[in-house]
Amino acid sequence: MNLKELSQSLGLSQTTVSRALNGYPEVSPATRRRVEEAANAFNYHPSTRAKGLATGQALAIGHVIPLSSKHEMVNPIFGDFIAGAGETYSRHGYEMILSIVADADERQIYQGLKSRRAVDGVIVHGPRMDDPRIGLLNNLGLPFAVHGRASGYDQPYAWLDVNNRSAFQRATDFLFDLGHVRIALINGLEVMDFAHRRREGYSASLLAHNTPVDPALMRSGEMTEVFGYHSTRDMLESNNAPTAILCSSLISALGVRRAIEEKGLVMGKDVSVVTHDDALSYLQNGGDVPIFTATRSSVRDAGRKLAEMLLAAIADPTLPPQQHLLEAELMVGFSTGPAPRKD
Amino acid sequence: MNLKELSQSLGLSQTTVSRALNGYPEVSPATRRRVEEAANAFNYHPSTRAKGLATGQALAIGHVIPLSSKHEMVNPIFGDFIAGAGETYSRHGYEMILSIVADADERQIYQGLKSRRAVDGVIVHGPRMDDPRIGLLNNLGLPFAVHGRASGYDQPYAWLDVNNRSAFQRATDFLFDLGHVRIALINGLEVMDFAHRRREGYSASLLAHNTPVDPALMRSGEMTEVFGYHSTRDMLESNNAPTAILCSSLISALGVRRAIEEKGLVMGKDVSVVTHDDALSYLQNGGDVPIFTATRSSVRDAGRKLAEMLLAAIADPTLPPQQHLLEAELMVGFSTGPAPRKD
DNA sequence: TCATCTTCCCAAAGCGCTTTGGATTTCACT
DNA sequence: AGTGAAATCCAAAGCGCTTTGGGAAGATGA
Repeated sequence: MNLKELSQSLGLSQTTVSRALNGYPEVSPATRRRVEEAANAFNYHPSTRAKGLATGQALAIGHVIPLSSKHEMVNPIFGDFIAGAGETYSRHGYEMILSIVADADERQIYQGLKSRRAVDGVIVHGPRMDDPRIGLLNNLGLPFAVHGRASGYDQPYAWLDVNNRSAFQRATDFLFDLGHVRIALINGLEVMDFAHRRREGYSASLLAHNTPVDPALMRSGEMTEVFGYHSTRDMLESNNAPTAILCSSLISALGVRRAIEEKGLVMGKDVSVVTHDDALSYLQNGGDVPIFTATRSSVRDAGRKLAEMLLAAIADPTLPPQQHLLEAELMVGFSTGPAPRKD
Repeated sequence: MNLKELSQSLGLSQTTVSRALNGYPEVSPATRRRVEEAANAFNYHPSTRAKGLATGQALAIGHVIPLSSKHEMVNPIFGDFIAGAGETYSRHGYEMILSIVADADERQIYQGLKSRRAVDGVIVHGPRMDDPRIGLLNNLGLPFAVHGRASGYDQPYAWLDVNNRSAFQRATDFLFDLGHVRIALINGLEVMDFAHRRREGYSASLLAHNTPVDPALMRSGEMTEVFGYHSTRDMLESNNAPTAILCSSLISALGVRRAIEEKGLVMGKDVSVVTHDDALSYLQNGGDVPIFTATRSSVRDAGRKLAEMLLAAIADPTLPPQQHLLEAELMVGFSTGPAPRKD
């Protein structure tokens, strides 16, 4: 069923039917009702393609997921973020189109999306330090919004980010307050902007507490369970082991816990752990009282909000780019406690 | 830059340029070269929208992700599956469009996708027992392929599935061979088809070994870490605790391990564990030698293959629906060992 | 040399929608 | 009754592409 057939069956012109369906005023209430009922009865939906051609809009948002060619990692965060964004899109009648793409091709992909007029805007995932994509997109003139930020690029652009720096500074402060001094950081890859900022927060707190930054207490890598485990085991075996560990991901934190327990130590007593928690739906941090003390910020919420921001920017391109900094909550769980006294 | 402009700048008709670019034979090699170079220089890409309108193809595949309204779970598998499928799509010039959708709206979504001619086919995720979507799609006449199967629907349709039944039967057999008799199953939600089949495999092995099925040894739920932990703790506290546990997800298996170790037991010695491992990129099961003995099958591969199948079906609709049953490998790791002797 | 194929290219129609620029009817008001 | 405005509706153009149905030139064979 297409417009032509529908309008013929109603004895009206395509113009009138189109207008009736799109809420234009030049059509009588009675006719509009009649049209709407028929459209419903025939289960008529306008072709996105044709509509897009006629209006010049795509009614679609692109998500470009970089798949670093070296480490074929899909970000575990991704599913929840997408779920949040998807909600927003369907509420606004937009579609989400996804491109999984090797790092190298990204430039082409953006240009392709733009010149094929496939999307009205894009979401940028996983920004790195000095990420070249942002400059590229600004030049392309394709509306975009970034999940995170890219240190080193100073033109304004739309982003939404967790305040990673303050979250990790606060978490470190919290551990200092508990009496810990040797505090380790098990971080994500520090080319990633978020990981860089977390380290800054950590370092700032150390500095504020007159504690030297000890490279032996810092790890950076792909945030798997095994990575958390190995890092922790290594550090606990040194003769100057940490009494507290800051961890960038709940998945790695599971490995951290394993290493601690394997050594016969008790988490929250012998070694305290604070982790960042993205509130992923399939990885809940315990029940009402969290297992891990955590800096918490819902990635799904972030998806929802960032999508709103992008749609708003598309609706009114004259608006200055929005920026949103979310503060993570510090939730105290069972994994932290006072620093053990030296006997 | 559009076709018209490009052809004008070349002094050719749109017809010729279009044909040159699409590999039709009615154009001289010299002209084709000239056209291709110009297209490249101007970074010309045909509008997907217009192309789709003209050809009647969408050049897009829809993925509809059900988000059960009760438990707002995003399947952790999802990211990796999508990554695999995305690879295939971009290789074939297709786009992937994603709809995150509450269970109730699914029917509408499929009809909408069909009548808006937004996609050439869809992938069905997370089939449940007697899943109504399959019948619906067969009636709609929208090409589709299912990741998994739906017991209870007996018309032929295209699917790709891991042989969950044989995998879990084999894993259970393996534990029997090691001398275990009290073998527990920590399964996913058994409305999900895959979980149902896994239980069948488990039960079949018990039956073959003349061992009664004990409901006290079976758990079914959302496969989180905490679920694995609680289930295991409960069972280990009973006076007739299992000596081996079969687990449906690596995430839950982490919780299983935690419960075992918390009780002062050693995994692989006091309690053996076999888990299913979807080979998720962010959740690796150890290094060369896996930590967990596991039935292993890559979800990303599944994505790749299922996408191929769907594209093939779209390319030639007369083909009978393909079915693919993947066998999981049983990888022996450190988490299994002979049953402890009763002292 | 003329008729007949090939080869290479083009004009125009059509995909399903929106939107512009009227045309017709109705109505209120002089 | 006559007039202008308001209310409804419509025909046709246009979005950017593919594809049908030729047509002009050059190559081939008798």
